[in-house]
Amino acid sequence: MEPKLTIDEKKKIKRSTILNAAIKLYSENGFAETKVAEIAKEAGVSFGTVFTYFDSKEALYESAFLEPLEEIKTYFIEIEKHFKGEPLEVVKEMIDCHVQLFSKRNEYLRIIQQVLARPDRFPKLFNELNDFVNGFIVSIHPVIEVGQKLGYFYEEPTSLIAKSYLSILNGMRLTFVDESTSLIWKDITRQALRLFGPIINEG
Amino acid sequence: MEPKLTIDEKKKIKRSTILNAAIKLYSENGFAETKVAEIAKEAGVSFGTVFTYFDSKEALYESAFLEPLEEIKTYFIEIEKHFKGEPLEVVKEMIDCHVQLFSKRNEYLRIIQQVLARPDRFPKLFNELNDFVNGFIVSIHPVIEVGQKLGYFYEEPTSLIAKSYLSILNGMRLTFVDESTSLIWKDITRQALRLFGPIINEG
DNA sequence: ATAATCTGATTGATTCGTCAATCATTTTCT
DNA sequence: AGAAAATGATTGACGAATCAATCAGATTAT
Repeated sequence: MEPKLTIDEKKKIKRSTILNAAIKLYSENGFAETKVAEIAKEAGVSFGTVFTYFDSKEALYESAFLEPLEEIKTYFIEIEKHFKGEPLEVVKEMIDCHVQLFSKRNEYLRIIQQVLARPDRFPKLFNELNDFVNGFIVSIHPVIEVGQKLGYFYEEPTSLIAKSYLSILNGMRLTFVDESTSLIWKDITRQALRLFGPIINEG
Repeated sequence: MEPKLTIDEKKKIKRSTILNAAIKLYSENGFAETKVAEIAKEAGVSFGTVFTYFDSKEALYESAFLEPLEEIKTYFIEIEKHFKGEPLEVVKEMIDCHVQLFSKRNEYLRIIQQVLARPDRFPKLFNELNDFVNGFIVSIHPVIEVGQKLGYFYEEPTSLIAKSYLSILNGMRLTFVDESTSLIWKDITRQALRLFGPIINEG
């Protein structure tokens, strides 16, 4: 009953083992205070092996940042593909999805914040985040526009609504650290929605 | 017309020169990637002098975090002493003040975020921030309560409103990085106010 | 008033430890 | 057997902290 994996598959698995260890430790300890030896230990490989899969500590950090970002991106672009219905419903569902995502990927989000906090140190990664924000604004713009015409949303520029929404998402990860398990996320969703428009009938 | 400073005064000035250099460089480069030699250079003193004013690199970081925090604290406690009037007015003025403060002390706020991102690395400093948040909640609670009775504010627990407000303040520092000069702060203030209650007549 | 002495602040070369990256060797595959 | 992957000891660079030497400015003595 062995898995029977090809060489390439095994390599991929080992690579992602190392990458996940890196995400964990980088997010906890930051770039500078994470030792490659620790990542190797966490991943269950030797020190040297890390360097057969990644060119340098720096390159490993970039991968640890960029690869999960691609995954997260899908939830922030093509909004209208993911969430159907009236603008208010779309936004409600979207927020719910994002809040859940942010509470689950808590660990990775710390890496995002490390990069946001140091644009000069990580210019390439920082630009990726800028593109991400702009992509989100473009994607949500038609939803906001229709919602405003229907009178559900405030008459603010899309970019302001979108950015303040991203701000609260980001900030909440910082402010509500320990309370990740609890039902507070429902409340957060409601507060986030208030940045878009007045809530008429609450759940 | 010489200043005629006592030794103690000179020492104080030198200490604060070093501290300000430290705040600047720690905020830009984080704890681990800031070299004490750089701080010395920035402050215009020799490497060794840094250690006559601060016990260690770590102690200097703690001072760079704690001393400005005391100053910022005053704007987040004794809310009702600083801002008078109807609850809605108090909150409006408070938000305005905080937003301005956050846009001015941009640099120092990065240090706060470094600490928030690494509770295990800086437990003592992290606890200070927790106390700060709780102090703010206590201070704003009576304002919220009265505002709710008057029908201006949403019927949410004070802690939720306060925390989501702190979240958006914090998050905005991350999301609107480069736009610090512009008039966007007025918009941000408006968005922040929406976490408290519906805005009736906009400016 | 001026020189001699004292005090303690300042300096930066040196020390010591840490860690990323390399690479010669061993192990594991086919 | 031969190639590829894994290993970890070694190396070299870097940076925090120390400390012995220097210097400036105040105090005392003549």
